[in-house]
Formats: sequence, structure tokens, C-alpha cells
Amino acid sequence: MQRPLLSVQNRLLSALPPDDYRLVAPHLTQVDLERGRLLYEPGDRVDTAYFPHDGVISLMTLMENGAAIESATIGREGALGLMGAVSPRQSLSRAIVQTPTRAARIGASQLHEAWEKSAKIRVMVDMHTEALFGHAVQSVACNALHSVEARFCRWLLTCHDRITSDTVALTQEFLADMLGVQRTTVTAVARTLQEKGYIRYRRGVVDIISREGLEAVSCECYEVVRRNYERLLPQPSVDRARG
Amino acid sequence: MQRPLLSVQNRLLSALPPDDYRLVAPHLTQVDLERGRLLYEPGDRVDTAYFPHDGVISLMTLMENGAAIESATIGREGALGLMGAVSPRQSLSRAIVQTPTRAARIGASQLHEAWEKSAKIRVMVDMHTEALFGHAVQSVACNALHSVEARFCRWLLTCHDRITSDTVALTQEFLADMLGVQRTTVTAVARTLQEKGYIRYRRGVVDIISREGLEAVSCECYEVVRRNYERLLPQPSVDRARG
DNA sequence: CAAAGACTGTCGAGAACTCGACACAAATGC
DNA sequence: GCATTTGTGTCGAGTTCTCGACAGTCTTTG
Repeated sequence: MQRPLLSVQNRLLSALPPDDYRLVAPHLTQVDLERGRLLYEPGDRVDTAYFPHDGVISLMTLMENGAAIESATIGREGALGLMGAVSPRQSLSRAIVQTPTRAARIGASQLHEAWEKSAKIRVMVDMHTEALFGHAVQSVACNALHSVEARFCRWLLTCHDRITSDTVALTQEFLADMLGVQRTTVTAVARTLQEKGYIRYRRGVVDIISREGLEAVSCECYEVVRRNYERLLPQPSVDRARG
Repeated sequence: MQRPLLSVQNRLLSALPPDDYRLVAPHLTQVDLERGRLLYEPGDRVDTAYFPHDGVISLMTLMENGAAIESATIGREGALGLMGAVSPRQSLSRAIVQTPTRAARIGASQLHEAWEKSAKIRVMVDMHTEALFGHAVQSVACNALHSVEARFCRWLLTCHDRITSDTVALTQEFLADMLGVQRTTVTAVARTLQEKGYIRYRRGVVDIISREGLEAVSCECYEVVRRNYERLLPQPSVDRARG
């Protein structure tokens, strides 16, 4: 049975030449991941990789007191658990599904076999690792220097790039956790952004009204990370529109 | 001519089995890097890897306004430019010598050849990448959550682990840059730490008096990152005490 | 030795954010 | 339909850190 055409595909997979793609294709399973689904906790063995077609997966660093701060995000330009293709390893972070996500899933051992056979796949893993590292080091600086308002906008923009809708389901409480700030601070920031007409929000839902506005308030980090992905990861060569 | 015995060796190199070490040894050059030496700027081609024997190299993320925030550090437990062993690439960060550093240097292409021949070296690069990534994601959370005082202590402890002395040469001004805070804030924090008797400082020099004290004030991030390196990187199997 | 430069100490106003508290509103479950 | 849970709005005191300013001190250099 054939699944419907997918409007958007994972960029890493769609950039693979056909011969290389055939190495992984038979092992890919299409899955729908609901919001809040925990994919990895720190210390878990990385036994599966996920290539999102749309949606956002967050990598979160856990602290001893239970705080969980977002350290990077993964969308259709990347993959979760890709480093497990190189060798078995434990997750360093919590990986949690941020927005409902369609993804292609593959077992780490099967991905590893393809990785051994295909130079293109090895390059893909390598470049993705580099881009994800770039994402992390930019966030280190961002969290040290930039206001909650700027980081809030950066987060929304990054999310918006990776979903197909202008509406994001998230509570202010959860966003506060991810940014590592108080909920009351997020409430205040959300209010001023709404007054400026850049977003509209209601209980658990944010509508993005003006990307331009958000880009103006956001820090440079949004663009830096985005360009880094563009530079490192090849553009799609083929649109593989089936599951 | 034989160089004097080295009291400390780079841990990555000394953990390599003899056969694997022989692949890189002929190409290693011992160098002394003075404080402040710029090894890479963002965008530079990564053409050389450095394995510090002692001393600290900082990876710094540059912002558009010229700010430079430390996103990770590299000492004898790691190496700079190691990802260049896998494939040619550009540096994402500024890499600057923090304290006078003795290091073994090797060209990226020569390291790449060894990397192709030796599975042990590939594992070394892979594990180091993972540890460095862990360092970065922890710092993302640390900068979002922890006080300047805690981060100051964390920085001193990390530095102390990687040098052979209890004295660190650094100005408060420079440290303020690295932590991404005002100099006056660093001055205030340094004063309270000195009053507690944990450090002593004078113009451009900090003496570490009480590691225990610093550990108590530091955040958990110091230990988390340290343990991560311990877990991922093997302990020395041989002490190679010559250059 | 004098001058310049680099580093530190201190002050104070103000902004950003924390932290606890409580009221209210919307969604959910029975 | 009612009770419970969950998410939001707001308030206010308090803390941390910013940002500019300026004085003082140590070091280097000519």
C-alpha cells in the first residue's frame, strides 16, 4: 500500500544519489511521532536514527535539578541519532518531539552497514555532525549574550522553518523551560510581541503573523545557524515522494 | 637531538597502541604556542591539528558586534582540528591559545592518511568529537542557567586540570569576554572568591588556592563535562616521553 | 625617569530577569 | 454539569548583571 505523496522530504535523504539511497531505503520506516514523545534520555543507547520530513525534535541538556534546556533542534535539514551510524554510543541529551513529526526511521546497525558501504553517506553524517556542532556553539554564545526576547524569536523562526504551518502548538511554560527562564518572563515577552503584531497566541498555541518582525527582533544566531546548514548540507537532488 | 622528557603527554596520542601511533609519529612536530596565538579564525581552512601536552586552547564563537564567547576548551585530553582528519573543512570558531601550550602538530592531510589506515585513530576522532559536542551542549545550558560566579569557578577548574601549575595568567578583562559578561562583574566575583580564600589574584594573574572551594561554588557542569571525557576517551596505555 | 598603555577598583543608575504568590480562564475528565 | 487540571495574567520585592564613568595602579617603553 502506497502512502500519499509527501509535500516535504527530509533533506539529507533526498540529497542522496539513488545508488546510495537504495542502501538505506529498504530499512526506512515512516513513522508519525506525536508531540511530547521522548525518543532518547541521556545515557540511552542510540539504536535508531530519525530523519524528519517535517516537525521539530529538540535536544535538551538535563541538569541535576531537573531543568532541561534546549541545546539544539533537529528538523528536515538533519537527523537524530546520526552519529550512531559511526559507532554504538549513548545519547548525551534528552531528545523530545516538539511538534507532531513525520519521520523516516532506521535501525542504527542497518544505518551503520550503509555507512560502511557508501562514501556519500559517510560525508552526509560528517557534514551533519559539523552543522549540529555549529548549532550548539552558536547557542552557547547566544545564551550568554542575548535577551530572552531575541531568543524567543530565534526559536520561533527556527521552528517555523521546519514545519508546514504558521501555527505552533506550545505552552509558554514549556518554552520557558527550553529557554531556561521563568514562565513569567516568557509571558511578558509574548505579550509585547503580540502587541507589535508579530505573533498571536492563545492557550498553548502561537500563530506566526510576521516573520519579518520576528527576524528584526531575533538575534543574528538564527541566520548564522541557518546559513551554516545551507553551506554544509547539500540541496535536494531528487524529491522522493513516497514512504 | 632528543628533547627533554615531558612530564605530561597528550592523552589521545598516548592512548594509541604503538602500531597506530607509528602512523602519525613521523609527522608530529612539537611546538610551543605562546599565549594569545591565533590558530584559527572562523572560515579558515583546517589544515593542521594540534594535540596539546599541557596548556589550554579556547574555541570561541564570534558575534557580529565583535564579541567572542568561549564555547569549548581543548587541553591534553583532546585536540584541535581533529575533525579535519575526516575531510577538509572550515573552522567554525576562533581558536586561540589561552595559556602557554606545548603541543604536537600534524598536517590535516597526513592525519587523514593515518585516519584512513587505522581503525583506532578513527575511533579516537569519533569519541573526541562526541566529547567536544558534549562539552558544547553542557555549556549551552550552563550559560542559560548559571551565575557568573559559578561559571568563573568552572572555568578556573577546567583550566587548572589542563596546566601543570596553580597559577593562571589571564586578565579579568579577557575572562569577562570569554564568559560574555562585563568586566566589572568579573572584578566583583573575583573579589568575593579572594575574600573566601579560594583564589588570589594580582594584575593579570590568578593563583588557585583551594580547588575544593572552587568546586563548591562551581556549577555541576564542570564535573559533567569532565566525566564525559573520562567515559569517552581511553586512559593512557603508554607514556611516550619524547618529542 | 617620564609618559603611555594596560589592568583593576569602585560607584551608581537602570534594565533584565527571578521567584513566589494568587486570581482567573480554558480544557479535560468523570 | 461539576470538579479538576492545566495554562495564562499580573503584581511586587529582590537579585543579578549591564553600562558608562572615572580614579588609581602597575608595567612597559622610549
